[in-house]
Amino acid sequence: MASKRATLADVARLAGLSPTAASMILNGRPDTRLSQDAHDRVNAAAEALGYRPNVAARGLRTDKTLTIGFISDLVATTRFASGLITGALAAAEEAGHVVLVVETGGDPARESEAIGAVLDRQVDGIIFATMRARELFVPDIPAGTTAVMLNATNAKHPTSVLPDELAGGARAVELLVEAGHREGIALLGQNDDVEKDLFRSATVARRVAGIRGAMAGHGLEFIAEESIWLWEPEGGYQAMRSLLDRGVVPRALVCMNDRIAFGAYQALSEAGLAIPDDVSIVSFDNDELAAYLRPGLTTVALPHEAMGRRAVELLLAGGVAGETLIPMPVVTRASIRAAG
Amino acid sequence: MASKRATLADVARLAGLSPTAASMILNGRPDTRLSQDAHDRVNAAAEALGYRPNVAARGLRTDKTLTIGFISDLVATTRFASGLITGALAAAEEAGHVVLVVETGGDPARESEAIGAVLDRQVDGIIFATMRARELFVPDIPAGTTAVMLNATNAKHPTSVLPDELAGGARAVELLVEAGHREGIALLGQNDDVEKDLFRSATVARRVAGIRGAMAGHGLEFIAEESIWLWEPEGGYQAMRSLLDRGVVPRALVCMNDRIAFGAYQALSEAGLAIPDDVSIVSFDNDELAAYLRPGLTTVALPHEAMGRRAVELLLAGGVAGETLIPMPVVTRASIRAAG
DNA sequence: AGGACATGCTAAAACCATTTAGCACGCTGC
DNA sequence: GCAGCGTGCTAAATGGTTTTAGCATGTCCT
Repeated sequence: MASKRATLADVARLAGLSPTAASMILNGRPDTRLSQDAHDRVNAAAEALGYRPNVAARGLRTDKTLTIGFISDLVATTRFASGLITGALAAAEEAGHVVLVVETGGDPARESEAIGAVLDRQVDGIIFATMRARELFVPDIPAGTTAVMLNATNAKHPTSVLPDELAGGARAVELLVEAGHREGIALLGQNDDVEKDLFRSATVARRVAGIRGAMAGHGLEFIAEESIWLWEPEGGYQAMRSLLDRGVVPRALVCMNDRIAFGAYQALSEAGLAIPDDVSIVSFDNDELAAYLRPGLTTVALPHEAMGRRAVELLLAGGVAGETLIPMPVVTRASIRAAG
Repeated sequence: MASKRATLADVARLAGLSPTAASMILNGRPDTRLSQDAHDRVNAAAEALGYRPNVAARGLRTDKTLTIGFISDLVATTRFASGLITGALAAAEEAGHVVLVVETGGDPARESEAIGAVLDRQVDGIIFATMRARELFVPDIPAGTTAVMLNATNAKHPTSVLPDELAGGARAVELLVEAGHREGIALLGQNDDVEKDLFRSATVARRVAGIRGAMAGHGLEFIAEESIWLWEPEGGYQAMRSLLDRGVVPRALVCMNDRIAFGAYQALSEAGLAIPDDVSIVSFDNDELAAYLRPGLTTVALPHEAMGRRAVELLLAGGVAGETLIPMPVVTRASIRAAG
């Protein structure tokens, strides 16, 4: 099969025309004056030979390769944020592009190396993605190469795509309020006093601001706030236990992420408290976990896939300075008691 | 910054030599007779200009691009098997290669398209990966392009990398036996009678064979076997409930995957049964979940990352016909009661 | 009749690196 | 004095495409 790829010259020969003509016709050059007959012959020849242009050769000439570089710290690795890749791949495919994925583990040396590697391959642009939204250091890249920051920000490269955490944070509180909760609401994971020295991702601050803004807007106050060092189930479990041990039994919980919520589920279950009858829970991220819990966890989703898509759209549009905020959809399951 | 990339010609000019000489020196051609002085001058010039070869141009001449195509159905998408990508990326990077990732969603038309797209970019070889191990249909690819099947098999492309499910299945049973379990062992997820019409991934059969082989080897029999339609937590929960409702209380559980085990945890917890004191659980996959459960789930891991690595190693070695089986490591946590 | 212009096409350069073939020079050996 | 050979290097072709510049013809206008 296909012993040798057909080249443009082959097509031209078969059509009885010059490679110049064949190239112009196949690329649909607008202002050309080639006859309809020539068009037909070239198209037929290309079809017959199964001709596909050699991207490397074309890229050499045009500096366009229909290829995007996707450089990330741990996105593919951690499976958590892999939706970013998924979205980027899908959008790229729709635009006829292909994606070169490089994972650096966050190591600056490998980051430089990665940029070199994708630049060597003449990519049309680079997306820098991080697993957790943050300011990302980016080595110099040649002027003229457009870059977009995905789930990240960088002073030199102003085009960035982020989740709309401010609105998302507020939305979580609204969900509780709409279900009739006005008292006994606790916050798990965040406590400004304790957290101010901790490094959290850049967007956590916005999430918190959204939450506090909505609480204040409704004239509500948290009955308790528990800080959690590692936002993992174990931490959520301990925090919930500690709350219960101190005798505070909330009627509703805002958890900073789904894994914390999972831990809370476990502690609540041990204490014989039912979700959502005794306590409602709302959370963030829409981790895989959220669907597995019983009852299903209602959560404000990190729109990873939409973000990935948007990043390549912006990249192909040449980059639009400024932050693009992607809405965080709420995924309604069964962890919030019915209104009333 | 870097207004224009330096070309080989620039390096040669600065070194006062011909491009030919510069090329030979930079590529470390063995049999050349260029002087030490020439070597030094070229290397210095390349360094000074920050020269990096243009991969497209080189590929045009040599047909080698240091790029690997990774075509998968849902690997990046589902985050479950994303370790396959991670491993492949890491191994590729170590070998100085870069990976073009394309996701097809399992759609044959997009699969063909994807192959075309990566071939257009002159990849050195293609890895076909599937999320769940299975026989994969692969459109024709030109002879001479090496292909390796990752977590998949294909008659035309005999090089494949698979988890060693037979040994892994047996190992799970051994874990229980080593902890002193000989009676009251139930199997959750698989029941040959019911399952024989269901389509499961190609490797499930081996996992089951491993399990049954080890049971028989120790002269043991399952106290019960529950088939589960969808291997998700909900299914595991239902199956465990059904067992309990029928009055069978196992002392140990072999679950076909971690999500089923998660469901079993929930049902057991509701029934007031403690893990591992009342019932031990062993499972498969080492899903993210397994670490989050309380107590932590002991599981026989799907070695996705190692498989991904191995696939690119085989690819770069030119493909080695036959199946390469990657051992499934056991991840010991706390769901099996201590021996005695 | 002859210049201007439109029409339909092509030759050749350019992109950048690799590779084949071979040139020029100096030395050895006879 | 010269054939033969080793040494150190280079000219030019090659790979596949795009693009610039321009060549023939034929038509129209005055």
